[in-house]
Amino acid sequence: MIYVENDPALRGIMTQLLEQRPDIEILLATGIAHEAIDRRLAEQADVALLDLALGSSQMNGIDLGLALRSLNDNIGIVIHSQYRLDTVARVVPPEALIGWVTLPKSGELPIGDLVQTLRDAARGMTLTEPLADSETLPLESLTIRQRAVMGMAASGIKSTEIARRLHISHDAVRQDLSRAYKILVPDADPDADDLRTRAVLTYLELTRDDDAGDGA
Amino acid sequence: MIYVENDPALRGIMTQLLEQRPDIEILLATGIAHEAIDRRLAEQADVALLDLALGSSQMNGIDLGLALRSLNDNIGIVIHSQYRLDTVARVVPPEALIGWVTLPKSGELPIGDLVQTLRDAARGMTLTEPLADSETLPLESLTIRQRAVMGMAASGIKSTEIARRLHISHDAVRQDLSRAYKILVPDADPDADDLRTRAVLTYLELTRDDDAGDGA
DNA sequence: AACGACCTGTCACAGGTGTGAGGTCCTGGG
DNA sequence: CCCAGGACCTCACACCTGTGACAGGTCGTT
Repeated sequence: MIYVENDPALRGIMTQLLEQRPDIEILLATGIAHEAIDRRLAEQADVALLDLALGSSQMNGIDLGLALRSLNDNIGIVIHSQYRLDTVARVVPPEALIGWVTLPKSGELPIGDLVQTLRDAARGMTLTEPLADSETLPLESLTIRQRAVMGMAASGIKSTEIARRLHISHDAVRQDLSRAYKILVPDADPDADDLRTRAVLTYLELTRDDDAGDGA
Repeated sequence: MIYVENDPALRGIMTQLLEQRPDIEILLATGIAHEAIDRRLAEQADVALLDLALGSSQMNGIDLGLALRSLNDNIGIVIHSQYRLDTVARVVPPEALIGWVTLPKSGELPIGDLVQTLRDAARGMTLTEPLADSETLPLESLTIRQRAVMGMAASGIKSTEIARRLHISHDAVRQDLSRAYKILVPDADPDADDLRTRAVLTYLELTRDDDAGDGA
């Protein structure tokens, strides 16, 4: 197997645990994505265990998995992540999805189960369900006006000033912000969360360097 | 001890290893920063082991450490990170630095060494050297309370909730936020700027751990 | 034309926010 | 001892925010 995990502490511990298994051979354990992209390595490996989030300076686990697939049609790919995993189903072409398994990071996963998942993936099992869909990214369900207003709010402009600059009423701005908040922070606790700040953080996150699909 | 680590896999493994030590009692192991901010918990704990990068949706380990300090003057803080750690020295007020230890994440760190570091921090040892300096960042002129309050605000918690969690009055929180805004956004235009958002953005910029010394 | 679905705007209300003025409590000079 | 300076807090005031209810608009469909 090939193991790519960003966090050195987790990688070290996991490597130790996996090496104790007689049926597992670790060809490479690294935190650097491009080290794993090697034809000889990919051809020798039966399966790759890839952290999804490898840090902002390099490709993510999905891209890496696709790269490995292009070197070895039969390699199993296990994506390891603590975040939502349906992203995989959205960006991986369906015909390449065979042998893709997503594995939520959790503290309780016994090492034996992990090994079993790796074996399953190597045999071609697919655990990633094709997107139930109707799921759209929050950003895409914002209207143009809402994005304009939200964008200005995210750069630290107060509502009254946004209204002045867009030549609409203060009420209208607040109404659109309110509607944008519901979309960007649907799970907010009105007693604890500062909606504006949470929405701004989400908005900035969604509008950063990502991602597939739409043009500006 | 209190343990806050974003990555559930690492957290789970570390929790198991630490619980095997007879001299360590884990009061809380969580990935959610604000769960750790609890008066009773902070008073009972001798030391907190905090991951620096807790994810973009919540405060970082330094802010969390400061919040815990405001609940318990004597709690030891161990910041765990794979990144550069001199940020700590730059952003933590020197008088609060006693008992702050920074610990690089690496795969090889024996659990015994970690335990020893935790004990050292609980006893008040300081491993973070006060920055050689002539660097005066806005952050350094914030008081500890202001850092704690601002850190929580920057993670999207509203003032009333911050007050509740830190056991101070809503008025006091707003007063400290107001003072923090003046320091973080000295050039604000009160007619156009949303002070809270601008301060949050500035604050996050200043506390990012990949941020080199010079700004602007 | 009538319909549904969406987007946009207005209004009123409850509650949150930012700030100056002015207290208390320390701490470290003089 | 008294005093200055700072951190922290309370209060009151003016203003800003977030939201439900509701009323047009504009589409594309029936």
